[in-house]
Amino acid sequence: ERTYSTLMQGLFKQGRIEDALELWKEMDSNGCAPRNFSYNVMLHGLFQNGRMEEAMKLVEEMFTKGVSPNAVNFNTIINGLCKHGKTEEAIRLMKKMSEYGSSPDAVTFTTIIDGLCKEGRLEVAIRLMGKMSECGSKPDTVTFTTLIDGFCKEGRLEEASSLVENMSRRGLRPDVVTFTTIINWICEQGRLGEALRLMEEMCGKGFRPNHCDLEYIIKAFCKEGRLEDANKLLEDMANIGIPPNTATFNAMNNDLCKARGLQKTEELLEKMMKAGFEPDAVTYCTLMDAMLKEQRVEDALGIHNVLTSKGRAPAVHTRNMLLRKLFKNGELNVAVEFIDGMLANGCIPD
RNA sequence: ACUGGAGUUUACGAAU
Repeated sequence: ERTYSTLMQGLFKQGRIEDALELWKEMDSNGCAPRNFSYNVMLHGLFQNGRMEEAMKLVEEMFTKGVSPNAVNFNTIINGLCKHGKTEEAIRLMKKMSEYGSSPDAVTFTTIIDGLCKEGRLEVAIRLMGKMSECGSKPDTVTFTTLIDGFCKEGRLEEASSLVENMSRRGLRPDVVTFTTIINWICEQGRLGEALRLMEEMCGKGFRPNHCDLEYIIKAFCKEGRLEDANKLLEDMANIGIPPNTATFNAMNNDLCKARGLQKTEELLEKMMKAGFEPDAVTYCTLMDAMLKEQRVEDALGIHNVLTSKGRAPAVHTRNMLLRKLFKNGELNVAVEFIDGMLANGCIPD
């Protein structure tokens, strides 16, 4: 069972959902009855890959097979619901946990708090944090960081910093994600100098900056047209052992597309591939978007087709981008053809 | 062995 679970987890991570499902069937037919943790791997994988209905079916199956969900299962389901915009359902489920001998823990609460924050329901989120103690739980660094991110994204700076204070009053230390959250938000405000200073402070506390910091700061530099500074930062980061990756390239690339046109981008893309970086979904999305903006619809469609034929069909969002352009240009026949092709390739429209 | 928080691309609207 452990081997199967590990394998399925790996398959889900690579987006190979059908393969994982196959393995799940095989496991069953080999007389290996899945327990909570195997169900959890499946649930998590299905939710992560947007296969909500199948996940919910699996939950029913757990019940009919007499596998009572444990706290981790509940948390996984609650997270799945939240990530699909069903926060209210998630809250209802949390209230039911006690009927099954589990009680909500910090993970449960933080998951729902995150869902509420992402919906902009910050007051409700704060109130929920206040209720954690009733369940014998208490907020941790992750809970606070979730809220800090929520308030930052809504531009509610003072409340965000009072959360930081509240956190340290409780003896909770900020971790690298907390720092990154704040650094990103300071960048967003265009206060780049402060962001860089905070990053140094973070290093001073023994945390290593990571790509979440790097890409955001790069983006901010580019926005201000400070390309040399961006390149300098890339060098500095590489020197402390954080070499650029595909996401870093993407961040630079976006600016190139917008400010300097596609030719430079294509040069950079070539350079990147020569350096051994694989373009990813974001790379292609950026590139296709830029092509569409320059009316190079054929080229964008070409990339789409190549990716699809390689079994790496772009996400719904990217496909919608193309469709929108086709409609805008009045190319209805091409659009219809495109949709047919999508369906034939098993892509589900949203 | 399985669950929660941060980063790079994409819509729309407004203004010009």
